[in-house]
Amino acid sequence: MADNDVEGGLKSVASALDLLDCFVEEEELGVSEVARRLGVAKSTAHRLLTTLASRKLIEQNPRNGKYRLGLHLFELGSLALARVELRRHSVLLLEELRELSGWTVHLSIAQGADTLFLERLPTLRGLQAMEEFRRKWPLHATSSGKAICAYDPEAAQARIKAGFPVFTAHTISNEAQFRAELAKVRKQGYATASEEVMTRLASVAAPVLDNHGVALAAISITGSVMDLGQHQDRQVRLVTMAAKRLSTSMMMSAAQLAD
Amino acid sequence: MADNDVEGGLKSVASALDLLDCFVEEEELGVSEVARRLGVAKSTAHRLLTTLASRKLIEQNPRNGKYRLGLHLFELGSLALARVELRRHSVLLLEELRELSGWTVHLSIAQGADTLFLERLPTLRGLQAMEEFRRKWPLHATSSGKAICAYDPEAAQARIKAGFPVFTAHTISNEAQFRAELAKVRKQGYATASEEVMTRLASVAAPVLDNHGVALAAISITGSVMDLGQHQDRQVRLVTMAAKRLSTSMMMSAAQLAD
DNA sequence: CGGGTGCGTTCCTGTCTTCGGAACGCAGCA
DNA sequence: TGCTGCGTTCCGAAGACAGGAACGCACCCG
Repeated sequence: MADNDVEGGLKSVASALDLLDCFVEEEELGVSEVARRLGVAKSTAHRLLTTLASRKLIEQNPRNGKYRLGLHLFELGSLALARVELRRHSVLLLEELRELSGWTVHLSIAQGADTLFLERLPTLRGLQAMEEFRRKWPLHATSSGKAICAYDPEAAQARIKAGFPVFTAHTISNEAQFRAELAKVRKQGYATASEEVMTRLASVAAPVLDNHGVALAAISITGSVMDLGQHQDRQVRLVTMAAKRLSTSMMMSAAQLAD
Repeated sequence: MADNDVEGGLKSVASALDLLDCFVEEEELGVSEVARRLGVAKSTAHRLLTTLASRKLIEQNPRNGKYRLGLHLFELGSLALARVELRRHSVLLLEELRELSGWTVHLSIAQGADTLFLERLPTLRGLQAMEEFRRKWPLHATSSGKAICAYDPEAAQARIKAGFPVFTAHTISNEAQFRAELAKVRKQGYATASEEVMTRLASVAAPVLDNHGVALAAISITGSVMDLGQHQDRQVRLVTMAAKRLSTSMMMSAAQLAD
């Protein structure tokens, strides 16, 4: 029931896409449940599901007749990712960072008011607790998100507008706190987060900037709070250096394109 | 122009999904080009693209007005993958296999007449040459594909029907050769491929079987042809063992579900 | 057993969505 | 300056699509 119609959009296609989004929260849904969520008749939901299933964007579980996301989405999604320029420039660099830091490495961008993790190179030390890895978190809850917001007013504004849901006792929970944190990040040149999204987890992030000084992305490393204390200086140095290298690498390729 | 209409399907939604598939082959396409490929009017293509873009399944490049796959596809695709049961049971096991074998590890399933790589744990030794990693290859060209076909007549049939495109001098190129190879795989219990999709690359694969002895997936490792000669026996043993372990793990969870 | 309730699926009919064609403004090019 | 391609917008006619009702099927519970 959101803004179901964009100017010049197709209603049935829009419904089909909204239908896909229903499966973000729920792993499996039946026809009736989907119809309820979309606010359409059961027959309509059934038609949509059938069509999506014919292209494998949705698959039907023969066990119980319910539907779930299809693997063709995985195929298309992998392509979308593989074609992101940031990723192309960063793979080796991130691998090196994992090696040196010993922590789990992330590459992330802002997507609306959220942090979207594009890449994740896990290590056992960083993996713990994060078993069910989520690709999307609110920008204010992750070190990556804070690093991006500090250098991208648009992203920061989007998060302010969307509010500040709380995950742990340490999560940023209001605008004033958020703005203060961003100022601190700008002063330091990097962002940290300790148990802000999950207890026992700590992370350090640095922004990847374009030639206007606006954040394109962030590189972060995640480990346990206990490990952070001992090696903080070194970890910060590693992350900032990696982000700087990626920044210049992106700028050089942008300059080439401009020719 | 394929089977654009499924029984009970929505035409405009089907077009939208076919539109997405246009971007499998091409990274960027303009409105006119898309219209040409779909066989629809330019205005129709524009409407479809606008609607898809409103949900970020498609993104427009502000540089040149052309369109490309959007990152929301990556989000949905990641979810689809994360929910595949096979994957859940295999992650640790695959990591161990990478450690022990020193080669790049893949988990793959059959999708129509193709091998679809669900998981890939790269190593430097296995990575070389495969820079631009493709998620989908014809079943007859990969060791994984052959391991699956040997224990899944349906997949084998799909490949026979689709024909045998050739990639190198060693690629299987006709049905007789294919059937002979599958017989050999069944006799051995594992499959190999040497320079069948790319020169210098060799791989070993073993099938993951359900309780009827039909292949659900395959586990494979990939390295250079040179390395294979020395350690073949050991590599074969590692892969077969990993696949067996995954098989029993899947069977046990299936048995639980049946209760 | 038998009625009740949920499910996924199917059919039909009226209406509102969607389609193609034509025209626009804008580049780049000769 | 005219040509040709692009992405975008507008419109009216044609027909695809939405909703509602009904079906067959499991399941549950009295």
